[in-house]
Amino acid sequence: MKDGDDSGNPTDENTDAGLARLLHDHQVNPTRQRLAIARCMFKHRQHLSADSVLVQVNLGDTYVSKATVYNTLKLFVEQGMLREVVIDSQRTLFDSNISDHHHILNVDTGEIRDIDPIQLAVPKLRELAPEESITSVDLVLRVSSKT
Amino acid sequence: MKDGDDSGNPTDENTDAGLARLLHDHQVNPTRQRLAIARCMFKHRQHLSADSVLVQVNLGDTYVSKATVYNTLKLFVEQGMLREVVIDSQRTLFDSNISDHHHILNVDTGEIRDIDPIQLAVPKLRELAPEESITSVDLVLRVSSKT
DNA sequence: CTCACTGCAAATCCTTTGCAGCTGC
DNA sequence: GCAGCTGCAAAGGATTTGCAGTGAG
Repeated sequence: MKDGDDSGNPTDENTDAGLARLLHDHQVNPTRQRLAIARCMFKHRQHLSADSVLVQVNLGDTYVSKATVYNTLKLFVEQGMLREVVIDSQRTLFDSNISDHHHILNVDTGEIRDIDPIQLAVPKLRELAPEESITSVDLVLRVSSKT
Repeated sequence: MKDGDDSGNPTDENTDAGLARLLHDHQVNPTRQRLAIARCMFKHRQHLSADSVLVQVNLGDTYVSKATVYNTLKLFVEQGMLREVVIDSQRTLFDSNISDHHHILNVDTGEIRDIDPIQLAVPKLRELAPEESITSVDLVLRVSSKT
């Protein structure tokens, strides 16, 4: 692992060289299409659907097919560069923030925001079997801004 | 499998009359197909996928098409009789337990269990805007039973 | 008889697979 | 020249839509 911070420092992630390094660090070959997708995902610090990524990427000068967008996003998730966030049955988003955190969905605006990890009283859960260990905690807080 | 009496409390939800009343209470016309689907959802296991419901229902004597299963489950959710639980991007389940609770997914066995509502430090969330109120909290705890 | 509602076949949309082309050795 | 990897067209599967059938008034 390099000492160049690859998750918090946007300066070098916005250069192609930085992105190439990021891909390399995660054992992903930096091809043209993958760089274009990475550029899209890590430039806008956002939650994007596969389809949004497709549109965004193809605004640029590198054509990427729908299938490649899906396969690449999936690959990035497997390699720990992205996190897949299932908001509801209609929406699966990809989150460039892989640190431990949760999400707020405003059901009126559709906006999604990050929230800090919540301290759950998890160890006290009697529903957890003794041999079971927690792998991840997926939490979506649905809020309304209607009065 | 025998289904004459349910081991615990013989509520009237297990009779067709009870189911019809339940549907009626939620402004849903108790048609043959809807009753068959309700019977399946409220008598059998708690968490079922749309496809499982299709299979279960068609073991009985009322044929119901795939589309009707989907439409009916969606209707039940809209009318507050069922809750839709998105486990991950591959799995959407319908839960006949509509009380406030969360879910544990054992990633090794695929088993899903209910857990009691967790006391979240939600009021303290600074990420919540003043005018926003919490609609629901969707929490899936992913656990592994590997040692 | 008419109208509104119901249920389903077909269409649609999202995602994955299988393979042709390319790259480096 | 060959082996393995990439990217995409086409296939596959889940969900929704539009309309024919049905029953109540």
